[in-house]
Amino acid sequence: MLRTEIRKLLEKAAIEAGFKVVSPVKIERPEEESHGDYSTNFAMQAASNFKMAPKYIADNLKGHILNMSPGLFEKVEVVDPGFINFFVSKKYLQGRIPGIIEDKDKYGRVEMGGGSKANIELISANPTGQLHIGNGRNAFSGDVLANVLNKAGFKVTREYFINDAGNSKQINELGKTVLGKGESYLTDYLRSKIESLRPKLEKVKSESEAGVLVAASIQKDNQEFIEKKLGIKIDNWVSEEKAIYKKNKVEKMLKWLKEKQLVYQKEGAWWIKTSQFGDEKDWVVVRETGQPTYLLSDIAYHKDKMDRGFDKIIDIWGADHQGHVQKMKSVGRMLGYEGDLEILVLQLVTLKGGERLSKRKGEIVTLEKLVDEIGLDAARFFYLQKSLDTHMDIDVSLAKEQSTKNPVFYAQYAHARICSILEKAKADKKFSQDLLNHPSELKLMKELLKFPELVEDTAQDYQLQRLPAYTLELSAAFHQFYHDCRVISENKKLTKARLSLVLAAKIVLKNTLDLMGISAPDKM
RNA sequence: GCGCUCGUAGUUCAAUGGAUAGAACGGGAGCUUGCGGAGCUUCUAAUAGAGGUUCGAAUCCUCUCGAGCGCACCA
Repeated sequence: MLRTEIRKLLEKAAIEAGFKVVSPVKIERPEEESHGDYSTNFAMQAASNFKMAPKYIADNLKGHILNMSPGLFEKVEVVDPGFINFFVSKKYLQGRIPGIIEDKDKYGRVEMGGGSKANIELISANPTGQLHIGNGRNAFSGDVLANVLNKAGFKVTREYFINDAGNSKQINELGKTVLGKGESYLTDYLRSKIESLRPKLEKVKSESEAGVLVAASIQKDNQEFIEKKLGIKIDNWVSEEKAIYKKNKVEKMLKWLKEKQLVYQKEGAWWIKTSQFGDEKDWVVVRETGQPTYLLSDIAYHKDKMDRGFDKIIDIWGADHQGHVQKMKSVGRMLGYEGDLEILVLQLVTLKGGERLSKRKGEIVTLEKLVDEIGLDAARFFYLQKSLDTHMDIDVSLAKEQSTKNPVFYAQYAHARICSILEKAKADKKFSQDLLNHPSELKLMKELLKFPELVEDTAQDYQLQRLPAYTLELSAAFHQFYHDCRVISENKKLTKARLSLVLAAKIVLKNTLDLMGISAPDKM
Protein backbone atom coordinates (compact mmCIF):
# COMPACT_ATOMS: atom_id res chain seq x y z
CA MET A 1 0.00 0.00 0.00
CA LEU A 2 1.46 3.30 -1.08
CA ARG A 3 0.33 5.14 2.01
CA THR A 4 2.27 2.71 4.17
CA GLU A 5 5.33 3.09 1.95
CA ILE A 6 5.22 6.85 2.30
CA ARG A 7 4.83 6.58 6.04
CA LYS A 8 7.89 4.37 6.23
CA LEU A 9 9.86 6.69 4.00
CA LEU A 10 8.97 9.59 6.20
CA GLU A 11 9.92 7.77 9.36
CA LYS A 12 13.24 6.77 7.88
CA ALA A 13 13.86 10.30 6.70
CA ALA A 14 13.02 11.61 10.15
CA ILE A 15 15.55 9.30 11.72
CA GLU A 16 18.24 10.21 9.20
CA ALA A 17 17.58 13.87 9.72
CA GLY A 18 17.66 13.47 13.47
CA PHE A 19 14.02 14.15 14.25
CA LYS A 20 12.72 11.59 16.66
CA VAL A 21 9.27 10.34 15.78
CA VAL A 22 7.12 10.96 18.80
CA SER A 23 3.51 10.64 17.76
CA PRO A 24 2.30 8.32 15.01
CA VAL A 25 3.02 9.69 11.57
CA LYS A 26 -0.14 10.70 9.82
CA ILE A 27 -0.39 10.51 6.05
CA GLU A 28 -3.55 11.95 4.66
CA ARG A 29 -5.17 12.38 1.31
CA PRO A 30 -5.83 16.07 0.71
CA GLU A 31 -9.20 16.97 -0.68
CA GLU A 32 -7.67 19.56 -2.92
CA GLU A 33 -5.83 18.04 -5.89
CA SER A 34 -3.26 20.80 -6.00
CA HIS A 35 -2.14 19.69 -2.55
CA GLY A 36 -0.88 16.42 -3.91
CA ASP A 37 -1.95 12.84 -3.71
CA TYR A 38 -0.77 12.47 -0.15
CA SER A 39 0.33 14.96 2.42
CA THR A 40 1.59 15.02 5.95
CA ASN A 41 1.58 17.49 8.78
CA PHE A 42 4.53 15.76 10.42
CA ALA A 43 6.78 18.78 10.24
CA MET A 44 4.23 20.94 12.02
CA GLN A 45 3.90 18.47 14.83
CA ALA A 46 7.65 18.02 15.09
CA ALA A 47 8.12 21.77 15.13
CA SER A 48 6.78 22.18 18.62
CA ASN A 49 8.90 19.30 19.90
CA PHE A 50 12.14 20.55 18.41
CA LYS A 51 11.46 24.25 18.64
CA MET A 52 12.31 24.71 15.00
CA ALA A 53 10.45 26.22 12.09
CA PRO A 54 8.16 23.62 10.51
CA LYS A 55 9.30 24.61 7.04
CA TYR A 56 12.91 24.02 7.92
CA ILE A 57 12.09 20.52 9.14
CA ALA A 58 9.94 19.84 6.12
CA ASP A 59 12.62 20.91 3.67
CA ASN A 60 15.11 18.74 5.43
CA LEU A 61 12.85 15.69 5.29
CA LYS A 62 11.98 16.33 1.68
CA GLY A 63 15.63 16.01 0.68
CA HIS A 64 16.03 12.67 2.40
CA ILE A 65 12.80 11.33 1.00
CA LEU A 66 13.66 12.22 -2.58
CA ASN A 67 17.01 10.50 -2.22
CA MET A 68 15.46 7.34 -0.93
CA SER A 69 12.71 6.99 -3.49
CA PRO A 70 13.89 7.66 -7.00
CA GLY A 71 11.06 7.58 -9.50
CA LEU A 72 8.25 7.22 -7.00
CA PHE A 73 7.21 10.84 -6.99
CA GLU A 74 6.58 13.35 -9.71
CA LYS A 75 7.43 15.91 -7.10
CA VAL A 76 7.46 16.52 -3.39
CA GLU A 77 6.76 20.01 -2.21
CA VAL A 78 6.81 21.91 1.02
CA VAL A 79 4.01 24.38 1.53
CA ASP A 80 3.07 26.87 4.24
CA PRO A 81 2.78 26.45 7.13
CA GLY A 82 4.75 23.22 6.83
CA PHE A 83 2.83 20.59 4.90
CA ILE A 84 4.81 18.14 2.82
CA ASN A 85 2.83 17.23 -0.27
CA PHE A 86 3.56 14.16 -2.34
CA PHE A 87 2.71 13.87 -6.02
CA VAL A 88 2.88 10.30 -7.24
CA SER A 89 4.57 9.66 -10.59
CA LYS A 90 2.73 8.33 -13.63
CA LYS A 91 5.18 5.47 -13.90
CA TYR A 92 4.30 4.31 -10.46
CA LEU A 93 0.55 4.51 -11.12
CA GLN A 94 0.87 2.66 -14.39
CA GLY A 95 2.95 0.00 -12.76
CA ARG A 96 0.21 -0.83 -10.30
CA ILE A 97 -2.40 -1.85 -12.85
CA PRO A 98 -1.08 -5.38 -13.52
CA GLY A 99 -1.09 -6.13 -9.81
CA ILE A 100 -4.76 -5.27 -9.48
CA ILE A 101 -5.65 -7.47 -12.41
CA GLU A 102 -3.65 -10.37 -11.00
CA ASP A 103 -5.14 -10.03 -7.52
CA LYS A 104 -8.72 -9.91 -8.82
CA ASP A 105 -11.17 -10.48 -5.97
CA LYS A 106 -8.28 -10.54 -3.53
CA TYR A 107 -7.32 -7.00 -4.38
CA GLY A 108 -7.81 -4.76 -1.37
CA ARG A 109 -6.99 -7.40 1.15
CA VAL A 110 -4.87 -6.08 4.00
CA GLU A 111 -3.19 -7.99 6.76
CA MET A 112 -4.43 -6.23 9.84
CA GLY A 113 -6.17 -9.05 11.61
CA GLY A 114 -3.47 -11.59 11.07
CA GLY A 115 -6.07 -14.33 11.19
CA SER A 116 -7.35 -13.43 14.64
CA LYS A 117 -10.94 -14.31 15.43
CA ALA A 118 -13.71 -11.76 15.61
CA ASN A 119 -17.32 -12.26 16.62
CA ILE A 120 -20.02 -9.87 15.56
CA GLU A 121 -23.41 -9.96 17.21
CA LEU A 122 -25.39 -8.33 14.44
CA ILE A 123 -28.76 -8.49 16.04
CA SER A 124 -30.25 -9.50 19.33
CA ALA A 125 -33.98 -9.36 18.94
CA ASN A 126 -37.18 -10.46 20.54
CA PRO A 127 -38.98 -12.96 18.34
CA THR A 128 -42.26 -11.21 18.93
CA GLY A 129 -42.83 -9.89 15.45
CA GLN A 130 -41.31 -9.17 12.10
CA LEU A 131 -38.05 -7.27 11.88
CA HIS A 132 -38.56 -3.55 11.50
CA ILE A 133 -36.59 -0.91 9.69
CA GLY A 134 -34.50 -0.32 12.81
CA ASN A 135 -33.27 -3.91 12.76
CA GLY A 136 -32.25 -3.31 9.18
CA ARG A 137 -29.56 -0.99 10.35
CA ASN A 138 -28.09 -3.69 12.58
CA ALA A 139 -28.37 -6.33 9.91
CA PHE A 140 -26.76 -4.38 7.09
CA SER A 141 -24.05 -2.63 9.02
CA GLY A 142 -23.15 -5.80 10.91
CA ASP A 143 -22.98 -7.81 7.73
CA VAL A 144 -20.85 -5.25 5.96
CA LEU A 145 -18.56 -4.74 8.92
CA ALA A 146 -18.03 -8.49 8.93
CA ASN A 147 -17.11 -8.35 5.24
CA VAL A 148 -14.67 -5.54 5.86
CA LEU A 149 -12.99 -7.27 8.77
CA ASN A 150 -12.70 -10.42 6.72
CA LYS A 151 -11.01 -8.45 3.99
CA ALA A 152 -8.69 -7.01 6.60
CA GLY A 153 -7.51 -10.41 7.66
CA PHE A 154 -9.82 -11.33 10.53
CA LYS A 155 -11.74 -14.55 10.78
CA VAL A 156 -15.26 -13.35 11.42
CA THR A 157 -18.26 -15.12 12.89
CA ARG A 158 -21.66 -13.53 12.40
CA GLU A 159 -24.02 -14.13 15.24
CA TYR A 160 -27.69 -13.47 15.94
CA PHE A 161 -29.00 -13.67 19.48
CA ILE A 162 -32.62 -14.65 19.89
CA ASN A 163 -34.30 -13.39 23.05
CA ASP A 164 -36.64 -16.33 23.30
CA ALA A 165 -36.27 -17.25 26.96
CA GLY A 166 -39.51 -18.87 28.12
CA ASN A 167 -39.30 -17.11 31.46
CA SER A 168 -38.99 -13.66 29.95
CA LYS A 169 -41.53 -10.94 30.08
CA GLN A 170 -41.83 -10.44 26.36
CA ILE A 171 -42.51 -14.10 25.65
CA ASN A 172 -45.16 -14.16 28.33
CA GLU A 173 -46.74 -11.01 26.95
CA LEU A 174 -46.71 -12.57 23.53
CA GLY A 175 -48.38 -15.66 25.01
CA LYS A 176 -51.06 -13.55 26.64
CA THR A 177 -51.82 -11.82 23.39
CA VAL A 178 -51.95 -15.05 21.52
CA LEU A 179 -54.46 -16.41 24.01
CA GLY A 180 -56.59 -13.30 23.71
CA LYS A 181 -55.68 -11.87 27.10
CA GLY A 182 -53.64 -8.92 25.92
CA GLU A 183 -52.74 -6.76 22.96
CA SER A 184 -48.97 -6.51 23.03
CA TYR A 185 -47.29 -7.06 19.70
CA LEU A 186 -50.69 -7.40 18.05
CA THR A 187 -50.41 -6.82 14.32
CA ASP A 188 -52.04 -8.27 11.25
CA TYR A 189 -48.98 -10.43 10.90
CA LEU A 190 -49.48 -11.84 14.40
CA ARG A 191 -53.18 -12.35 13.80
CA SER A 192 -52.54 -14.52 10.80
CA LYS A 193 -49.79 -16.30 12.66
CA ILE A 194 -52.24 -17.13 15.44
CA GLU A 195 -54.70 -18.32 12.87
CA SER A 196 -52.25 -20.71 11.30
CA LEU A 197 -51.16 -22.08 14.66
CA ARG A 198 -54.68 -22.39 16.02
CA PRO A 199 -54.74 -26.21 16.29
CA LYS A 200 -51.49 -26.33 18.22
CA LEU A 201 -52.44 -23.43 20.44
CA GLU A 202 -55.53 -25.20 21.64
CA LYS A 203 -53.38 -27.79 23.39
CA VAL A 204 -51.24 -25.25 25.15
CA LYS A 205 -51.36 -25.13 28.94
CA SER A 206 -49.82 -21.78 29.85
CA GLU A 207 -49.22 -18.31 28.52
CA SER A 208 -45.51 -18.95 28.54
CA GLU A 209 -45.93 -22.11 26.53
CA ALA A 210 -48.10 -20.29 24.01
CA GLY A 211 -45.50 -17.54 23.78
CA VAL A 212 -42.68 -19.99 23.17
CA LEU A 213 -44.66 -21.77 20.50
CA VAL A 214 -45.53 -18.65 18.55
CA ALA A 215 -42.10 -17.10 19.07
CA ALA A 216 -40.49 -20.14 17.49
CA SER A 217 -42.67 -19.78 14.46
CA ILE A 218 -41.99 -16.06 14.18
CA GLN A 219 -38.30 -16.66 14.55
CA LYS A 220 -38.42 -19.15 11.74
CA ASP A 221 -39.94 -16.51 9.47
CA ASN A 222 -37.36 -13.92 10.50
CA GLN A 223 -34.54 -16.34 9.94
CA GLU A 224 -35.73 -17.19 6.49
CA PHE A 225 -36.19 -13.51 5.72
CA ILE A 226 -32.62 -12.71 6.71
CA GLU A 227 -31.08 -15.58 4.82
CA LYS A 228 -33.18 -15.63 1.70
CA LYS A 229 -34.33 -12.11 1.22
CA LEU A 230 -31.52 -10.09 2.76
CA GLY A 231 -28.91 -12.58 1.68
CA ILE A 232 -27.10 -12.41 5.00
CA LYS A 233 -25.42 -15.57 6.10
CA ILE A 234 -25.53 -15.89 9.86
CA ASP A 235 -22.94 -18.37 11.09
CA ASN A 236 -24.48 -18.86 14.46
CA TRP A 237 -28.08 -18.45 15.53
CA VAL A 238 -28.06 -18.40 19.30
CA SER A 239 -31.27 -19.17 21.10
CA GLU A 240 -31.24 -17.74 24.59
CA GLU A 241 -33.57 -20.48 25.72
CA LYS A 242 -31.79 -23.41 24.11
CA ALA A 243 -28.17 -22.36 24.07
CA ILE A 244 -28.00 -20.47 27.33
CA TYR A 245 -30.74 -21.57 29.71
CA LYS A 246 -31.18 -25.18 28.67
CA LYS A 247 -27.44 -25.71 28.82
CA ASN A 248 -27.36 -24.38 32.37
CA LYS A 249 -25.05 -21.58 31.38
CA VAL A 250 -26.98 -19.08 33.46
CA GLU A 251 -26.79 -21.29 36.50
CA LYS A 252 -23.09 -21.91 36.05
CA MET A 253 -22.46 -18.24 35.51
CA LEU A 254 -24.15 -17.37 38.77
CA LYS A 255 -22.23 -20.05 40.59
CA TRP A 256 -18.97 -18.74 39.20
CA LEU A 257 -19.84 -15.19 40.20
CA LYS A 258 -20.74 -16.34 43.70
CA GLU A 259 -17.46 -18.21 44.07
CA LYS A 260 -15.51 -15.18 43.01
CA GLN A 261 -17.62 -13.04 45.34
CA LEU A 262 -18.62 -10.76 42.50
CA VAL A 263 -22.26 -10.87 43.56
CA TYR A 264 -23.95 -10.24 46.88
CA GLN A 265 -27.42 -10.43 48.38
CA LYS A 266 -29.44 -7.39 49.26
CA GLU A 267 -33.16 -6.98 49.84
CA GLY A 268 -33.71 -10.55 48.80
CA ALA A 269 -32.09 -10.19 45.40
CA TRP A 270 -28.60 -10.91 44.05
CA TRP A 271 -26.60 -7.93 42.84
CA ILE A 272 -23.51 -7.86 40.70
CA LYS A 273 -20.58 -5.63 41.65
CA THR A 274 -20.29 -3.76 38.38
CA SER A 275 -19.52 -0.57 40.28
CA GLN A 276 -16.12 -2.00 41.12
CA PHE A 277 -15.37 -2.37 37.42
CA GLY A 278 -16.22 1.05 36.14
CA ASP A 279 -20.00 1.23 36.16
CA GLU A 280 -21.94 3.75 38.19
CA LYS A 281 -23.81 1.19 40.21
CA ASP A 282 -24.50 -2.46 40.83
CA TRP A 283 -27.33 -4.30 39.14
CA VAL A 284 -29.73 -7.07 40.02
CA VAL A 285 -28.93 -10.38 38.39
CA VAL A 286 -31.38 -12.55 40.32
CA ARG A 287 -34.71 -11.14 41.42
CA GLU A 288 -36.30 -11.55 44.79
CA THR A 289 -38.46 -14.18 43.17
CA GLY A 290 -35.43 -16.23 42.24
CA GLN A 291 -35.80 -15.44 38.54
CA PRO A 292 -32.61 -14.43 36.78
CA THR A 293 -32.68 -11.10 34.93
CA TYR A 294 -31.77 -10.60 31.30
CA LEU A 295 -28.46 -9.16 32.41
CA LEU A 296 -27.41 -12.47 33.89
CA SER A 297 -28.20 -14.42 30.76
CA ASP A 298 -26.45 -11.80 28.67
CA ILE A 299 -23.40 -12.13 30.88
CA ALA A 300 -23.54 -15.88 30.45
CA TYR A 301 -23.79 -15.40 26.72
CA HIS A 302 -20.81 -13.08 26.63
CA LYS A 303 -18.81 -15.45 28.80
CA ASP A 304 -19.65 -18.12 26.27
CA LYS A 305 -18.31 -15.96 23.45
CA MET A 306 -15.15 -15.26 25.38
CA ASP A 307 -14.65 -18.95 26.06
CA ARG A 308 -14.97 -19.69 22.39
CA GLY A 309 -11.69 -17.84 21.93
CA PHE A 310 -12.56 -14.67 20.09
CA ASP A 311 -9.92 -11.96 20.08
CA LYS A 312 -12.51 -9.37 19.29
CA ILE A 313 -16.15 -9.31 20.30
CA ILE A 314 -18.37 -6.73 18.71
CA ASP A 315 -21.95 -6.12 19.79
CA ILE A 316 -24.23 -4.03 17.67
CA TRP A 317 -27.06 -2.58 19.68
CA GLY A 318 -29.80 -0.06 19.13
CA ALA A 319 -29.67 3.28 20.93
CA ASP A 320 -32.43 2.08 23.23
CA HIS A 321 -29.89 -0.31 24.76
CA GLN A 322 -27.34 2.38 25.29
CA GLY A 323 -27.77 2.16 29.06
CA HIS A 324 -26.63 -1.43 28.86
CA VAL A 325 -23.23 -0.56 27.44
CA GLN A 326 -21.50 0.41 30.66
CA LYS A 327 -22.81 -2.70 32.35
CA MET A 328 -21.44 -5.00 29.72
CA LYS A 329 -18.12 -3.21 29.49
CA SER A 330 -17.77 -3.56 33.25
CA VAL A 331 -18.67 -7.21 32.98
CA GLY A 332 -15.97 -7.65 30.35
CA ARG A 333 -13.39 -6.34 32.78
CA MET A 334 -14.88 -8.35 35.61
CA LEU A 335 -14.55 -11.57 33.64
CA GLY A 336 -10.98 -10.68 32.80
CA TYR A 337 -11.51 -10.71 29.04
CA GLU A 338 -8.26 -9.89 27.33
CA GLY A 339 -9.56 -9.26 23.83
CA ASP A 340 -11.43 -6.21 22.61
CA LEU A 341 -15.05 -5.92 23.64
CA GLU A 342 -16.55 -3.29 21.43
CA ILE A 343 -20.14 -2.19 21.54
CA LEU A 344 -21.51 -0.21 18.66
CA VAL A 345 -24.59 1.77 19.45
CA LEU A 346 -26.69 2.58 16.44
CA GLN A 347 -28.97 5.56 16.62
CA LEU A 348 -32.57 4.78 16.02
CA VAL A 349 -34.22 4.70 12.67
CA THR A 350 -37.27 6.86 12.52
CA LEU A 351 -39.89 7.57 9.95
CA LYS A 352 -40.32 10.91 8.36
CA GLY A 353 -42.40 12.86 10.80
CA GLY A 354 -40.61 11.45 13.79
CA GLU A 355 -42.93 8.58 14.48
CA ARG A 356 -41.02 6.02 16.46
CA LEU A 357 -41.21 2.51 15.14
CA SER A 358 -42.48 0.34 17.87
CA LYS A 359 -43.54 -3.24 17.68
CA ARG A 360 -46.34 -2.37 20.01
CA LYS A 361 -48.04 -0.01 17.65
CA GLY A 362 -50.47 -1.43 15.19
CA GLU A 363 -48.98 -0.07 12.04
CA ILE A 364 -45.28 -0.66 11.67
CA VAL A 365 -43.06 -0.48 8.70
CA THR A 366 -41.36 -3.79 8.47
CA LEU A 367 -37.95 -4.18 6.94
CA GLU A 368 -39.50 -6.56 4.47
CA LYS A 369 -41.92 -3.93 3.27
CA LEU A 370 -39.11 -1.45 2.79
CA VAL A 371 -36.94 -3.90 0.91
CA ASP A 372 -39.87 -4.90 -1.30
CA GLU A 373 -40.51 -1.27 -1.97
CA ILE A 374 -37.05 -0.04 -2.90
CA GLY A 375 -35.11 -3.20 -3.61
CA LEU A 376 -32.32 -4.83 -1.65
CA ASP A 377 -29.41 -3.11 -3.37
CA ALA A 378 -30.90 0.33 -2.87
CA ALA A 379 -31.84 -0.48 0.71
CA ARG A 380 -28.34 -1.61 1.60
CA PHE A 381 -26.82 1.45 -0.03
CA PHE A 382 -29.33 3.74 1.63
CA TYR A 383 -28.60 2.39 5.11
CA LEU A 384 -24.85 2.30 4.67
CA GLN A 385 -24.59 5.91 3.59
CA LYS A 386 -25.34 7.17 7.06
CA SER A 387 -22.88 7.26 9.91
CA LEU A 388 -24.04 4.89 12.62
CA ASP A 389 -24.31 7.56 15.25
CA THR A 390 -26.64 9.87 13.47
CA HIS A 391 -30.36 9.44 13.57
CA MET A 392 -31.75 8.10 10.38
CA ASP A 393 -34.94 9.61 9.21
CA ILE A 394 -36.42 7.56 6.44
CA ASP A 395 -38.92 9.18 4.21
CA VAL A 396 -40.44 6.02 2.84
CA SER A 397 -42.09 7.65 -0.12
CA LEU A 398 -38.86 9.42 -1.00
CA ALA A 399 -36.83 6.26 -0.60
CA LYS A 400 -39.23 4.59 -2.96
CA GLU A 401 -39.09 7.45 -5.41
CA GLN A 402 -35.32 7.49 -5.24
CA SER A 403 -35.11 3.88 -6.15
CA THR A 404 -35.09 4.85 -9.81
CA LYS A 405 -32.45 7.52 -9.37
CA ASN A 406 -30.75 6.08 -6.37
CA PRO A 407 -27.00 6.59 -6.36
CA VAL A 408 -26.54 2.85 -6.27
CA PHE A 409 -27.64 2.69 -9.90
CA TYR A 410 -24.98 5.15 -10.79
CA ALA A 411 -22.38 2.68 -9.60
CA GLN A 412 -24.10 -0.33 -11.06
CA TYR A 413 -24.45 1.46 -14.35
CA ALA A 414 -20.71 2.06 -14.39
CA HIS A 415 -20.14 -1.63 -13.83
CA ALA A 416 -22.53 -2.57 -16.60
CA ARG A 417 -20.83 -0.15 -18.93
CA ILE A 418 -17.47 -1.66 -18.14
CA CYS A 419 -18.75 -5.14 -18.81
CA SER A 420 -20.17 -4.04 -22.09
CA ILE A 421 -16.87 -2.54 -23.21
CA LEU A 422 -14.91 -5.62 -22.22
CA GLU A 423 -17.44 -7.80 -23.95
CA LYS A 424 -17.21 -5.78 -27.12
CA ALA A 425 -13.42 -5.75 -27.13
CA LYS A 426 -13.02 -9.37 -26.17
CA ALA A 427 -10.05 -8.28 -24.16
CA ASP A 428 -7.13 -10.62 -24.14
CA LYS A 429 -5.37 -11.33 -20.92
CA LYS A 430 -2.17 -9.49 -21.63
CA PHE A 431 -2.05 -5.99 -20.39
CA SER A 432 0.01 -2.99 -21.10
CA GLN A 433 -0.31 0.34 -19.44
CA ASP A 434 2.58 2.65 -20.18
CA LEU A 435 0.52 4.84 -22.48
CA LEU A 436 -1.91 5.86 -19.81
CA ASN A 437 -1.38 9.50 -19.00
CA HIS A 438 -4.56 11.42 -19.73
CA PRO A 439 -5.70 13.30 -16.62
CA SER A 440 -8.86 11.22 -16.45
CA GLU A 441 -6.83 8.05 -16.68
CA LEU A 442 -4.52 9.17 -13.92
CA LYS A 443 -7.48 10.17 -11.78
CA LEU A 444 -9.04 6.76 -12.24
CA MET A 445 -5.80 4.96 -11.42
CA LYS A 446 -5.47 6.96 -8.24
CA GLU A 447 -8.98 6.01 -7.23
CA LEU A 448 -8.18 2.36 -7.74
CA LEU A 449 -5.23 2.61 -5.40
CA LYS A 450 -7.39 4.02 -2.62
CA PHE A 451 -9.24 0.78 -2.14
CA PRO A 452 -6.84 -1.05 0.20
CA GLU A 453 -6.54 2.11 2.28
CA LEU A 454 -10.29 2.21 2.53
CA VAL A 455 -10.39 -1.33 3.81
CA GLU A 456 -7.67 -0.60 6.34
CA ASP A 457 -9.32 2.57 7.61
CA THR A 458 -12.76 1.05 7.84
CA ALA A 459 -11.57 -2.07 9.63
CA GLN A 460 -10.06 0.28 12.15
CA ASP A 461 -12.77 2.80 12.85
CA TYR A 462 -15.90 1.10 11.49
CA GLN A 463 -17.01 4.19 9.57
CA LEU A 464 -18.93 2.18 7.03
CA GLN A 465 -20.39 5.19 5.24
CA ARG A 466 -17.03 5.52 3.53
CA LEU A 467 -17.87 2.54 1.34
CA PRO A 468 -20.84 3.98 -0.53
CA ALA A 469 -19.04 7.32 -0.77
CA TYR A 470 -16.04 5.63 -2.34
CA THR A 471 -18.24 3.69 -4.72
CA LEU A 472 -19.61 6.95 -6.04
CA GLU A 473 -16.19 8.56 -6.39
CA LEU A 474 -14.85 5.55 -8.19
CA SER A 475 -17.83 5.39 -10.52
CA ALA A 476 -17.59 9.09 -11.22
CA ALA A 477 -13.90 8.70 -12.07
CA PHE A 478 -14.79 5.91 -14.43
CA HIS A 479 -17.64 7.76 -16.13
CA GLN A 480 -15.37 10.74 -16.55
CA PHE A 481 -12.68 8.59 -18.07
CA TYR A 482 -15.20 6.98 -20.36
CA HIS A 483 -16.40 10.36 -21.46
CA ASP A 484 -12.91 11.72 -22.12
CA CYS A 485 -11.08 8.69 -23.44
CA ARG A 486 -12.31 6.41 -26.12
CA VAL A 487 -11.27 2.91 -25.17
CA ILE A 488 -11.61 0.90 -28.35
CA SER A 489 -9.91 2.64 -31.22
CA GLU A 490 -7.58 2.17 -34.19
CA ASN A 491 -4.58 2.66 -31.96
CA LYS A 492 -3.99 -0.90 -30.87
CA LYS A 493 -1.43 -0.20 -28.21
CA LEU A 494 -3.55 2.48 -26.61
CA THR A 495 -6.62 0.30 -26.81
CA LYS A 496 -4.78 -2.44 -25.01
CA ALA A 497 -3.61 -0.09 -22.30
CA ARG A 498 -7.07 1.35 -21.77
CA LEU A 499 -8.65 -2.05 -21.69
CA SER A 500 -6.27 -2.97 -18.89
CA LEU A 501 -7.40 0.05 -16.96
CA VAL A 502 -11.05 -0.76 -17.60
CA LEU A 503 -10.52 -4.28 -16.38
CA ALA A 504 -8.80 -3.06 -13.25
CA ALA A 505 -11.65 -0.62 -12.64
CA LYS A 506 -14.15 -3.43 -12.99
CA ILE A 507 -12.31 -5.48 -10.38
CA VAL A 508 -12.16 -2.69 -7.85
CA LEU A 509 -15.76 -1.63 -8.36
CA LYS A 510 -16.92 -5.19 -8.05
CA ASN A 511 -14.87 -5.74 -4.90
CA THR A 512 -16.32 -2.63 -3.31
CA LEU A 513 -19.87 -3.59 -4.13
CA ASP A 514 -19.15 -7.07 -2.80
CA LEU A 515 -18.09 -5.62 0.51
CA MET A 516 -21.42 -3.84 0.73
CA GLY A 517 -23.35 -6.88 -0.35
CA ILE A 518 -24.64 -5.09 -3.40
CA SER A 519 -24.87 -6.79 -6.76
CA ALA A 520 -22.64 -5.80 -9.67
CA PRO A 521 -24.73 -6.51 -12.75
CA ASP A 522 -23.18 -7.11 -16.17
CA LYS A 523 -26.25 -5.65 -17.81
CA MET A 524 -29.04 -3.44 -16.62
C1' G B 1 -32.50 16.29 37.03
C1' C B 2 -28.31 12.96 35.23
C1' G B 3 -26.08 10.19 31.02
C1' C B 4 -25.42 8.83 25.67
C1' U B 5 -25.87 10.38 20.37
C1' C B 6 -26.67 14.48 17.51
C1' G B 7 -27.64 19.80 15.28
C1' U B 8 -23.88 21.13 8.25
C1' A B 9 -27.09 23.72 1.25
C1' G B 10 -34.47 23.65 0.22
C1' U B 11 -34.21 17.95 1.60
C1' U B 12 -31.31 13.33 3.02
C1' C B 13 -26.40 12.75 4.31
C1' A B 14 -20.42 13.22 3.99
C1' A B 15 -15.88 15.49 5.72
C1' U B 16 -8.71 10.30 10.34
C1' G B 17 -7.74 18.60 14.25
C1' G B 18 -5.65 20.66 8.29
C1' A B 19 -4.90 24.21 3.45
C1' U B 20 -11.05 26.75 -1.17
C1' A B 21 -16.69 22.33 3.98
C1' G B 22 -18.07 17.56 -0.29
C1' A B 23 -22.05 14.32 -2.61
C1' A B 24 -27.02 12.89 -3.88
C1' C B 25 -31.99 14.57 -4.67
C1' G B 26 -34.47 19.28 -5.90
C1' G B 27 -34.06 23.92 -8.93
C1' G B 28 -31.42 26.86 -13.35
C1' A B 29 -28.19 26.60 -18.03
C1' G B 30 -25.56 23.59 -21.53
C1' C B 31 -23.04 18.84 -24.00
C1' U B 32 -23.40 13.46 -27.92
C1' U B 33 -24.69 12.21 -36.09
C1' G B 34 -18.57 7.26 -32.02
C1' C B 35 -17.26 1.78 -27.03
C1' G B 36 -24.59 1.87 -22.93
C1' G B 37 -27.42 9.70 -22.43
C1' A B 38 -29.31 5.47 -16.14
C1' G B 39 -23.70 9.52 -18.74
C1' C B 40 -20.69 14.43 -18.98
C1' U B 41 -20.11 19.98 -17.99
C1' U B 42 -21.85 24.19 -15.29
C1' C B 43 -24.66 27.44 -11.84
C1' U B 44 -27.58 27.74 -7.11
C1' A B 45 -27.14 27.14 -1.57
C1' A B 46 -24.94 25.29 4.61
C1' U B 47 -21.23 24.38 9.77
C1' A B 48 -27.76 26.29 15.66
C1' G B 49 -25.65 30.49 19.08
C1' A B 50 -21.66 32.50 22.40
C1' G B 51 -16.92 31.99 24.46
C1' G B 52 -12.13 29.09 24.83
C1' U B 53 -7.70 25.76 23.35
C1' U B 54 -4.54 25.56 18.68
C1' C B 55 -0.03 27.76 13.69
C1' G B 56 -5.03 25.76 12.11
C1' A B 57 -11.81 23.94 14.69
C1' A B 58 -17.85 21.49 11.53
C1' U B 59 -14.51 18.33 14.47
C1' C B 60 -11.58 19.25 21.03
C1' C B 61 -13.32 22.08 25.98
C1' U B 62 -17.30 25.29 28.57
C1' C B 63 -22.10 27.42 28.49
C1' U B 64 -27.00 28.42 25.92
C1' C B 65 -30.85 26.79 22.65
C1' G B 66 -33.04 22.57 19.97
C1' A B 67 -33.85 17.00 18.64
C1' G B 68 -33.74 11.59 19.62
C1' C B 69 -32.69 7.75 23.13
C1' G B 70 -31.66 5.96 27.90
C1' C B 71 -31.79 6.38 33.46
C1' A B 72 -35.96 -1.02 36.37
C1' C B 73 -35.85 -6.74 40.73
C1' C B 74 -38.06 -4.90 31.34
C1' A B 75 -35.31 -6.88 27.56
